[in-house]
Amino acid sequence: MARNGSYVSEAVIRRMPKYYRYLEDLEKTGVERVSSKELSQRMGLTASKIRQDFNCFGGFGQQGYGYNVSDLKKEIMKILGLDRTYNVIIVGAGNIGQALANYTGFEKEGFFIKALFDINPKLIGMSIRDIMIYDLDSLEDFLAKNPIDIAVISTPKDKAQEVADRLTRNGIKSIWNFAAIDVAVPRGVIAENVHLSDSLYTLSYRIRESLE
Amino acid sequence: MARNGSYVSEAVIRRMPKYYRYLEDLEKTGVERVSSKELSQRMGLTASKIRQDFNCFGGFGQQGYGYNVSDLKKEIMKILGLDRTYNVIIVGAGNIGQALANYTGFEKEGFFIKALFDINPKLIGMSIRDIMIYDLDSLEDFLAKNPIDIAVISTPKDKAQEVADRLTRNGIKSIWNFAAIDVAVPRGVIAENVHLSDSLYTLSYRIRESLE
DNA sequence: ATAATTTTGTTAAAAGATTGTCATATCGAG
DNA sequence: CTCGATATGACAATCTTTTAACAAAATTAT
Repeated sequence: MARNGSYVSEAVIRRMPKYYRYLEDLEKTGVERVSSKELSQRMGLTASKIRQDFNCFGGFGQQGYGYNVSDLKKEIMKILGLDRTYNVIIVGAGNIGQALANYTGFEKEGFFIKALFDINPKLIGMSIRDIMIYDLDSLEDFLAKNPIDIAVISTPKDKAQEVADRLTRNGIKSIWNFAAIDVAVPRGVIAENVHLSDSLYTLSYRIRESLE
Repeated sequence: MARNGSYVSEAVIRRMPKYYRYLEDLEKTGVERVSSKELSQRMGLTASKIRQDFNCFGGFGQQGYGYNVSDLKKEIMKILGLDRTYNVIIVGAGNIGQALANYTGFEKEGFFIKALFDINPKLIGMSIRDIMIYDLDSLEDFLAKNPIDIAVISTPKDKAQEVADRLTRNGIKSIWNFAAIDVAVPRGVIAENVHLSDSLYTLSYRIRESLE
């Protein structure tokens, strides 16, 4: 996908979803074209950076015109892999697991939650938006019978690595982890660790800093 | 807090919560001392980077010995502003708002949720872990009577900026935003934007990349 | 007590990311 | 159809971040 199969830096990749967000907004408000300068003002980035970011993946713009909003959005969707669907399971049907299952927004982008798993007998057998909560014991069985692209880990911290191991042993290649550890995965498996508390502590860092 | 009031880069700041996590684990497992080399192996960073990061804030280590785990942890807690407590409110008692209110982990670090706010009549009057859900109309009144340090925004996307404006107009100086926009805040106000979907799309980017 | 080892804090070098500049292409007005 | 304005894509320069190297200090072993 990168221009010539060449390396695209982490910094650029992390900005792509942000571009997607802003382009979606522009498209929704009926804007047809946008220049890097205009985008830069809205997004708080430099125009140069924006042009260079897009050029990591190919020349989507036109001199004298700028970028066509919906074309560019489509290109970025392709880059981000949002031109297909994903089957997702959630392991851990506690606070975060339930919140994610209840949220319908990810479905709109092609991420379909197929099942939840937990060890709590009170939860097993229940369902959230018609998504069943299964006994964690049946995880292996479920994975053998259903093609799952992404597994979300939303268990307590101390169970997360064990769950990650079970998932990867049973063919899971991508993990979206919400537990407060960085889960270790074998080569060939992708793990994206979300650390909400890290974000909160960055905020409290800035509060302290502002009081100096 | 920075060594001599000098600037500490964003990259360093973002790593501090991660150090805190690992140091907490080490402390819990009874480890007394740790070297930058050992930490680097656990955390997947270079020892050099770790030493330089800590030195942005002062020399916490000792040659030939390394770092005392609990001392270093305490220093990082100070740096992150975790040596005090914060009063928090949550605006938007939907999926994410409720999940955050139900989660008891933040309290352990000194973040106390004092109230939730929503516009949904079915939610108003209810409570989560003894935290009341109030009518959003009473937000101004509540803020006038209670000293609040941090406001969480977990409303739908299209209400987030409006809520942010109301919050800052009424004295809120720090916002932890979960809505899928970057909320704009006046100078002097701190906003930390969490974009869960950005994280998910980064994962799908990598999935696509791995299939090339 | 001494020597060898460990490990920091610091400085310098290397790598990486961002910004500024400019030639060139396209657009749009007259 | 021509000219001026606009805006990209590419490259060079700058700035930032990371890595490597090393002297100095403390620890540990003998």
